[in-house]
Amino acid sequence: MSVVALIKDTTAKAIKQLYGLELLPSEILVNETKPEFEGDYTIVLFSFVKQLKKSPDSIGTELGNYISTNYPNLCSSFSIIKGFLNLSITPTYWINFLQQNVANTAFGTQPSNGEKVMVEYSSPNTNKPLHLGHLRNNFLGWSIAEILKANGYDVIKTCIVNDRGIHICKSMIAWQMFANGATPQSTNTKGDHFVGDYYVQFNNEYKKQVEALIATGVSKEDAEKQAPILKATQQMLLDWEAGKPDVINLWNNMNNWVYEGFNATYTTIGSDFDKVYYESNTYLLGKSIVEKGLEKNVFFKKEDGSVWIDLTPDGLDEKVVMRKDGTSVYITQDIGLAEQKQNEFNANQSIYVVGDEQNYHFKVLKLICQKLQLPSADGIYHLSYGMVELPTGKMKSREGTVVDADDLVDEMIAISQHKTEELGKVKDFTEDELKSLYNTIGLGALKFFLLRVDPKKKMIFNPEESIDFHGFTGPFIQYTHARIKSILRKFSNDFITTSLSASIQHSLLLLEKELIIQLEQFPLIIKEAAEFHDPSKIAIYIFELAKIFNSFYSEHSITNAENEEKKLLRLQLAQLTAHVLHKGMALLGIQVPDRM
RNA sequence: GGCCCCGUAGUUCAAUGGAUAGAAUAGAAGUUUCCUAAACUUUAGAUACAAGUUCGAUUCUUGUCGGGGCUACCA
Repeated sequence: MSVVALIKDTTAKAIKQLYGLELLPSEILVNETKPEFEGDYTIVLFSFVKQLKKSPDSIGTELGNYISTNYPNLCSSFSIIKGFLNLSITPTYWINFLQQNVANTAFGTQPSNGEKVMVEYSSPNTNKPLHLGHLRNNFLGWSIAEILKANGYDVIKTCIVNDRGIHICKSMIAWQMFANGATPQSTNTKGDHFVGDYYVQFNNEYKKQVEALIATGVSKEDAEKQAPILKATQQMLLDWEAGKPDVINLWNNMNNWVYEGFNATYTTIGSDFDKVYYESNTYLLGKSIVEKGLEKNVFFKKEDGSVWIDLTPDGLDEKVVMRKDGTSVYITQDIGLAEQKQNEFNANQSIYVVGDEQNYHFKVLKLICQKLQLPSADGIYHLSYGMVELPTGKMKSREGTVVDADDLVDEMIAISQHKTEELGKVKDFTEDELKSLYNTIGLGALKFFLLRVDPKKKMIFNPEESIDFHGFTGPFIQYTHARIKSILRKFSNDFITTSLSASIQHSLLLLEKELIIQLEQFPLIIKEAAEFHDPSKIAIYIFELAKIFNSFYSEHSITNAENEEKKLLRLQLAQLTAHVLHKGMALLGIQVPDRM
C-alpha cells in the first residue's frame, strides 16, 4: 500500500475511534507537504470541521496525537499550521520501502486483474501520409495500452484502416490521369507519399476544372458538381462497389503502396497492432442492426425509405442511420464494428483514441448502442484528445501547412545525431549502436514532447522552433538514466540484495529522503494514469524524479560516499531510480540508453 | 441559431475547492583538478474581465470579451 493510502486509511480509523464518524479513505485529502513547512505529508482538516463541529486545530492535535502514538512506525511527529496537519514520516518507513523494492523488477505494476480492454488508435486514411496529429494519436494509443497492461489489464490493440470511399477514388483517378504508370519504385518515393501526391493532384485538377466551368458561365455550385474529374470519381466508386476487376486491381495496388509506406513509419516509431480492421470489410456491417432497431422501435423509417433515430429527448438531433438507397452510414458501420469486436474479443471495455472533433459522434454512438441494448454499449469509451495546432492555427493539408510525420521524425533523429556528435561522449560506439542511439534520443524527444501534455487539451507546435533536448524533455530523462547506469556499471550487482543496517535511518539526508518519497509514489502514479487515461501524469512524474536525482547527484557522491553504508544506500537509490525511469519511459513508448 | 471545449509568466505546459499559483524554455548571474555540464545553483516574470457561492476559487455558478470544435443521406 502506498503511504498516501496508508495515511488515509489510518486517518479514517482514527476519526472513527476518536469521534465515531465513518469516513471513506477517499474523502480524506492528503497532499505532499509544501517544502517551506516541516513534514512530509499533509492532511487537510477543513473538510472535517463541519461534520465534527470542532476547530481545525483541535481536530489536528487529536488526530496527530492518535496517529503518532498508535502508528509510531509511520509517523514520528506532526505539526498543525492554519488548518493543515503536517505529518513527518519516520525514516524507518522510507528505508523499509527501499529495501523491499530495490530488487523488485515488477515495482510499480499490478498483477493481472482478468479484465480485457481493446484500444483502437491510429486509424489512418489511405490517401494521406501520416502527419503530426497522427503521431499524437499513435503515441497516445500505444502509451495508454502500456499503462493499462501495467495495471493488470489484458490489452488488445486495434486499428481501423479507412481504405475505401470516394476520397480513395480521387487518388486513383488522378493516378490514371497523370502517372503514366509510375510506381513508388520507379520514382523512388515512399508509397504513402506517392499516393498522397496524387490526392493533391486531384484537388488541383478539380479546382482547375471548376474554374474553367465557371468561366463558361456555369454557377459555382453547379460547376462543383459537374467537373468531369469528379464525375469520373463517382463512377469509379460505383465500379468499385460493383467489383469491377480493373478498378479493384488498381485499388489493391495503390493501397499496398500505402501500407508499405505506413509500415515503414510504424516500424520507425514503434507502433503495432494486434488486430487490424479494414473498412472495406466492415462498411456493409450494421444493416442487420438497423433492422433490429426498427423492430424495437428504436429507429423509424421516413417516407423516402431512409432510417433515423430521434435523439432529441437526449438533447441531441435526429440522426440518419441508413440512407434511402439502403446503404449504411459512418455511424452504422461503427455500431457494426463495435458488435463485431464484441463478438470476437468480448472485452470489458473498448477505448477509441480519436480526436475531440468527433466528440459528438461518439456520444451518439454510445447512446445508440445503449438504446439498442447491445452488449458492447457500456464499454465504449471515447478517449478524446485535442488537436495539434500550429501557431497560425489548424493544420490544413490543402494549404500545405501539414507537418509530415516522416519529415519530423527524420529531423528529430538528425538533430540528435548532431548533438551527440558535438558532445563526443560515445566515440567508441559502432555504426549500428550509433544509429540506434540517434533513433532512441530523437524519438524520445518527440514522443515525450507529445505525451507530456494533458491529452484532452489541444497543443501548439511551432515548426520554427525545433523540439527541445533540455529541461522537461525525453533526452533529459534519458541522460539521467545513462548517468546512473555509468555508475552502476562499476559495481557488481550484489549491492541490490545486500541489507542496509538499521542505523542508516539516523543519517538520512534531505535529498536522499526526497528521492525515496518520489520513488514511493510510482505505483500510485501508474494507477492514476490509467484511471484518467493520461500518460502526461507519468511524464511529469518521471521528470520530477529525474530532477531530484540530478540535484542529489550533484550534491552527494555515490562512489565516494562518506562511508560504506552510505554508498550502499545511494547505490540502491540509484538502482531503483534507474528502474523507475526505465519503466516510466517504457510506459510512454520511449527507450532509455545505458550511455549517451 | 443550437450544443460543446478553451483563455495561467515573452513562449510551451502544471496545479482531485486548499497553505506564498508550480515547471521548462527564452532573459540575467554563477558552478567542471572529484561518479557523463544533454547537468546543477541563484534571479526576475502570469490566473482575460466583472459579479456571486465559501473559512478558502486558476478550479464551481452567472455575465462580458477573445479563440476553437461540432451541428453531412462524407468517413
